Amino acid sequence: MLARKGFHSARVSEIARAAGVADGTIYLYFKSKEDILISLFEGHVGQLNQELRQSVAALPDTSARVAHIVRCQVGSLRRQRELAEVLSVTLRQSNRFLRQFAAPTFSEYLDIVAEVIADGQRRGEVREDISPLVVARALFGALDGLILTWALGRSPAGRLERAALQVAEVFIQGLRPPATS
Amino acid sequence: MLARKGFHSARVSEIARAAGVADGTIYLYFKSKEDILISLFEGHVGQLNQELRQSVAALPDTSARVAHIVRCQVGSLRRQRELAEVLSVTLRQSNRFLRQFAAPTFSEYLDIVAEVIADGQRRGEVREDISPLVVARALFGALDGLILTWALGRSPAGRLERAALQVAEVFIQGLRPPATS
Amino acid sequence: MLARKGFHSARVSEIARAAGVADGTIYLYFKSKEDILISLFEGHVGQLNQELRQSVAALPDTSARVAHIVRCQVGSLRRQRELAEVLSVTLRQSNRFLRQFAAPTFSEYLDIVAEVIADGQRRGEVREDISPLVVARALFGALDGLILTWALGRSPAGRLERAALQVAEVFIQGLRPPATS
Amino acid sequence: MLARKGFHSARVSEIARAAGVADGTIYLYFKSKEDILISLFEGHVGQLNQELRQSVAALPDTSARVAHIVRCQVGSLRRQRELAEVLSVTLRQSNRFLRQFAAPTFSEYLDIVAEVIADGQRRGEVREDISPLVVARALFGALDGLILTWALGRSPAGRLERAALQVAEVFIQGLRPPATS
DNA sequence: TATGAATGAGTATTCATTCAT
DNA sequence: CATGAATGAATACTCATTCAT
Repeated sequence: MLARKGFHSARVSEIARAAGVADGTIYLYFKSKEDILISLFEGHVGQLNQELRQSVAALPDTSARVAHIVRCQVGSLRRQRELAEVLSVTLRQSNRFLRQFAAPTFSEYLDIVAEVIADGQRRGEVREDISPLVVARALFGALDGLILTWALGRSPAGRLERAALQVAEVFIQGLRPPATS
Repeated sequence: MLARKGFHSARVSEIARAAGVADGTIYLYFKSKEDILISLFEGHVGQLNQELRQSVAALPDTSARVAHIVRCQVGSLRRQRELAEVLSVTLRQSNRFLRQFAAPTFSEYLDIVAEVIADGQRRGEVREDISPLVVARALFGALDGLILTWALGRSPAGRLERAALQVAEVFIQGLRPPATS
Repeated sequence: MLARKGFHSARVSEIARAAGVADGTIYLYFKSKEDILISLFEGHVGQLNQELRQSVAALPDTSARVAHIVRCQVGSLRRQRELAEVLSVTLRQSNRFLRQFAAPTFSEYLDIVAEVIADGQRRGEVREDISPLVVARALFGALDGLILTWALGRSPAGRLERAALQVAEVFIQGLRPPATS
Repeated sequence: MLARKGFHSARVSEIARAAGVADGTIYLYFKSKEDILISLFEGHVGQLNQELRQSVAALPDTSARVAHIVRCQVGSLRRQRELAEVLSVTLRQSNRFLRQFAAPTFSEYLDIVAEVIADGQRRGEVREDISPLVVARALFGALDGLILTWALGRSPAGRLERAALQVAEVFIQGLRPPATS
């Protein structure tokens, strides 16, 4: 709903109808229309963060971890094209949110990814000449770019996943330390 | 202006004042508020496309070309943080625009990048197991992610450029065909 | 309100204030500003039509019927000078309305009057050389002319009624078949 | 032009284009948009008044005079359906004008007609029990009603004229003093 | 006289939010 | 907890008018 119409186009009364409640009822659960969006985001990304924290450490090396991160980020959206659009597109529609873009939840996500990279550098699995945080942002952006066009288009979910894995491989290979002879 | 406030938050009268004209004058040059945004986008990306077309062919190999693309995309925004925000963030606020996301100008950009990759594959400089269009989208997204956080933050332009070059290197190395012994 | 200021001059917010509700509330009951006008018209003329239908048949001859029609049309407005102005003057301010001028409700009114005349012709009470519909339009127009100047002026209601009855007599006598010796 | 679109819908720039001049040029000849309308009215009705003044006195009796008035009022519009609409419909769209509805030019017209009736009463050709001014207003209104529907419809001009003559006959017969045996 | 680019006051309508029930 | 009728602030856009040329 939110996604099909975009956040600014979606009317609170439509959201309410879609949820099967009256307009006013929305305000028993959310402080404002914007709060609905923030809650969606925090819920989604928060869950993703939790998932990553629990699983990443168990994986043997950076390659496996990056592949896992990609699968998680993309996989969590795979079956909910609309949510994907909400998060990829619509989130950027809220000014107040934008000012919190480096907000805890999102920063946390970036930190988790950056830590994987930094750890890879310590292990000698990742080249030293790049900033872990830059990689985190670029990886997020790259997947976001895929998700955005996928969410707006009509390609099957499988195609998104395959594209994401290709991107994962580019990053994995691209992050490896240059072979020293 | 548009960028500081976001597109939906910016009032036409504010845009007019910032431009030093009366409200009505805006409508002598733009069909609607949304048209202002689209014009900005078409102008910027159109120029970028033209620039790329003219220069890419002259470059010797895919590595140089990818580095060039990155420099162009990022460099064209470097001195105009606000425009960066408009294009990276705000453009996604317009529904009509979103429906034209695969619009000529943007598609053209993707095609140019994809063609560089495809050509690289024909030359044996780029691994065959990835889709050129996927690379184009991912590269765009990765840079967009950097630009977004840069535009919203307060880092100096130099930092953006350095980050972008790191991303370029990751992609360049990541795209190389796996060494076959 | 509507009448004092004219339809185009009346602001929706003024109409709302006069009605003792908030601006937005108007739109719970009317589709648009123009709809307010159309509703007024349909309500007024519709009621007039109903009244005429119920009473005309019971009257013995065409003279009585014409007199009755005049009394009804004028009488229904007598105590609402402002409504008179709305209907006589302001209705002509709406283009969309004009295109529906032959709209059901008004056509119905003309048909009722025309049928009285046509029936009079069949009974031999009305001269045959005039078109019933022309009479209907002329009678409407004549009364409308009186109502218009009355509504805009400050004459007491009684004067309007007396004038209307004079017009009724002119029509009644004017419609009689010429005496055949 | 003015008529096809209505006065409120017609844009000054359209009027200018139709006249083959630039927007600003209009204001060399008219004080305001409303002034265009008033000028049209004054011009048309003023000419009608002049015409009536010159010809009415020469006619032998009230019947001939009423018939002449009708022919003049309707005839002057016959070939200009659009002007008819301007005068019949559009004039009522201007508030300032409405407040001048009893304005000199229109009052003059009513006075001319009323004087014909009053003179008829003095000659014994018109019944004494009706007010000359009421007749003037009713006659104007009756013709206005015909003209309005004619201007908005698509009937040929001849039909309007025939209808007007029927109305004239109704008035002429209706105004005659009741036969006293 | 004539132009037409620029103006900026003016307003219908929407829709997030509230609160009496 | 839930409702949904009522609210009223907020804003893109139009178009009559002006005036420098």
